[in-house]
Order: sequence, then structure tokens, then C-alpha cells
Amino acid sequence: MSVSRKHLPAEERREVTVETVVELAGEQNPSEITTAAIAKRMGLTQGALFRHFPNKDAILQAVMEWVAERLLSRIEKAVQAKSSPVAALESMFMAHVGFITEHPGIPRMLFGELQRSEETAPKRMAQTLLSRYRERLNRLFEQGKKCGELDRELDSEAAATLFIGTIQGLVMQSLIAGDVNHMRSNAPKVFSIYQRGIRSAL
Amino acid sequence: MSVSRKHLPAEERREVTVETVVELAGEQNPSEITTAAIAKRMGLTQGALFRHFPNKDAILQAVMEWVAERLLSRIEKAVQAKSSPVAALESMFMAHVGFITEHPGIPRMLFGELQRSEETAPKRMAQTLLSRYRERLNRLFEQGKKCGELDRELDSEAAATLFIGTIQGLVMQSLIAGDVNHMRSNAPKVFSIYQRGIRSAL
DNA sequence: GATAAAAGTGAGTAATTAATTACTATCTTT
DNA sequence: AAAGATAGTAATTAATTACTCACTTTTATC
Repeated sequence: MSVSRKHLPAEERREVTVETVVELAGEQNPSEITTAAIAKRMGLTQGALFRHFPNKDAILQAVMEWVAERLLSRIEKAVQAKSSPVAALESMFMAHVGFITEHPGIPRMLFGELQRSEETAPKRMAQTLLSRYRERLNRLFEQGKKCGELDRELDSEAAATLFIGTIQGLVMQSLIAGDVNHMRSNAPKVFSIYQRGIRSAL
Repeated sequence: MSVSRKHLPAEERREVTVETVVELAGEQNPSEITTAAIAKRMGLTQGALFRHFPNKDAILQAVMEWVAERLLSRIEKAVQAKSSPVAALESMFMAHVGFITEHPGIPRMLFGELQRSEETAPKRMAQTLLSRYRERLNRLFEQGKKCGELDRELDSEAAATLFIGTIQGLVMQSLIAGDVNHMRSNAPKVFSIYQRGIRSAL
């Protein structure tokens, strides 16, 4: 068990830190995650964290980078090998939902960062992630319109907002139910309504 | 100017406090609103707040009650006098968006409260609000199905989740843009996609 | 196996926070 | 105008927070 060793090389320690924060965010209000709580979960003293990160925001930024990398590569994989744009959208949707089910703290952290009034590094990272996400969606919408699968009159921006909101709605619902798995079973039903809204009328 | 008087009767002072918190939540991260900041904005000392509220959570609870009352009565008014269920849904949607545009801090506070791990009074209040909101939606969905305006196969729960998520998506978008008015102009476009998703195929 | 670099410890610090309290100012009622 | 009630002040408190640093332990290199 290399993870529970006391002394870890800096790179590994940073990796473990990020994973710990993601884990904690799934259990409690992200804005209440203290450096002490992170250290405790890692079996480390609080001061040790600051050997590897200059400050707390740097930790959060690393988390957002971790999220961006993983989420984007995951949806990219989901989209590939799907010939039809609508099938790709559905696959992307389910991949996103799957990702969130595994890491329920992530949408909370993202939303929390976006809310901050100061222009922090993690906030910018969150904005970038969402902008790249929307870009990917837009590509699929345009493809779908071209091949006639999607309504030609569809407003891509609105469709992207709705796509993301759909997931956000599921998150909110699971937050109320206090049950993450609730999301998995409801996702297909919600997506089917969404898909009906953007498809071309045949 | 009765509001800026120094001494206010308790009831009025509580009212002003709630409005001040709603105002502040529109300008900064709700979780960073301190009792000192509230008092300062009111032209009051921090300690004075605790003459009218036993603790900070009581303030937040009062805010959530204020929100529940206003929002629910507003959507009720919007729904009434609309004969068609779909027209009522649209009116409800726009009323909600209008409410949020006037008080952009509210969806942030709501989401923030829902995230808290402890079962606090304001959190319960937020849950109740959402549950009543969904109930109202469900009534409209059932009406719509009966009169044939909505798809008979429509999953009401999923449709409610999507309705709320649609608004949440708009909020998120306006959070990124840093511009609340952006929401008003995009709302109809987003709703039109939603509506297409739930309508019966004619 | 000595040694230097890296990683972790533990006891601090200063700043911020919600809440308390002894006192004062202002209203209301008679 | 006196007196009781209500509302606000200003200073203080205990707890919590991110962050620092002198020192110790572990790991890697020769």
C-alpha cells in the first residue's frame, strides 16, 4: 500500500491531496473543507500540506485541473465511436452523470467556485472548463443540424445551457434526496425529454 | 425615510435584515456573508443583530421563509388566469426567472443551504420550498396530460427535475457571464426547447 | 554507512468569526 | 415629565481559520 506510506514524493503527495479533497467534497459542504480536515483525512499534519502547495487556493486549483482533465477526456471518449450526433450527446450525458455519481462533490465544488466574487485561479479554471464543455456541445449540435437529426432552427447556445442545466437539476435532486444513485436511474428519463426538445420533427 | 431611522421596532428590523441579506447575496458569495457585513450594510453594529435573532442560522431561516413566501405566491399568480397548462408553465417559468433577476442571490443561497451537511433549519426550509414547487409543477403536468396538451407518456418527476434544472442552467450561465440580464433574454429560448420536449406530438 | 535533500511534525501566529455583555439612547405610555 | 420597555453600542470572548517555522525523521545517492 504505497499510498499510506508516511513519506511520499511531492508529486504523489499532491495527487493524493487532490483526491482527498474530491472525496471530502462528496461528504460535506465544499466551502467548509478546511486544510486541517484535508490533512486529517490523509493522516498528515496540517502544516505538511503547505510543503506542497503555496496556499489553499492552489490546492483548489489543482482540484479543478484534475476535474477538467478527467471530465473532458471522459466525455471525449464517450463521444467517439458514436456515429450519430444524438447518440453522441446521449453518451456524453451519461458519461457526465457517471462521473458525477462517482464524485458527487465535484458539481458542488464547481458551482461554489463560480460563486466567488474575487477572480481566483480556481474560479478561472472552472470557467474555462465550462467554456470548453460548451464548445464540445456546440460542435455536436452543428453536426446534428447538418445531418438533419436536430432541428435546424435550434438555438445552440440555449441547447447547451439546457444540457448543462439538465445535469444541474439532477444534482440538485440528488442533493435533496441525499442519495446519489437516485441520479443514475433518473438520468435517462430526463435526457429523453431533453432529446425530444432538440430533435428535428419527423 | 422610515427605514433609515436609528431605532426600529423589532418586526421591522427583522424585515430589513432579511432584505439586506438577500441584497448582499446578490453581490457576493452567500457563504461569505458575515453578521458584521450584514450589520454594516444596515448601518448597525454587529451585536445589535442578535437582539432580534438568536443566532445566524435564524437569520438565514428567516431569509428562506421570505423567499418561499414570495416565490410561491408569485408563481401562483402567474399560473392563474392561464387557461392552458402549457401557457401556465411558461408563465410560471418566466415569473421564476423574473424573480431571480430581481434577486440574483437567491438561487445561490438556496443551493448553498441544500449543500450543508448538518440538518439545519434553513436547509429544511429550502427542501420544503422545493418540494412545494415540484408539487405545483406536478399538478400542471397532470392537467396537461389530461387535456392532451402534454405527452401522455411524460414522466412527471423527470419533467419537474428538468424544469428546475433549466432555471439552474440559466443561473449558472449568468454566473459565468457575470450578467444577470443575460438570463432574461435567454430564458424564452431555453423554455421553448423544454416545452418541445414535454408537448404531445401533434 | 555517511550525508544531503526531501518530507513530515508540532507548536506556534495573526486574522476572522459568531456570540455575549454591561452600558446607553430612544421610544411609548400614563 | 417620569418610568418602564425596547433597541442599539462598543468592547470583549472563545473558537476557528490559513499559514509559518525551527526541528526531526525518512529517503535517496555516493
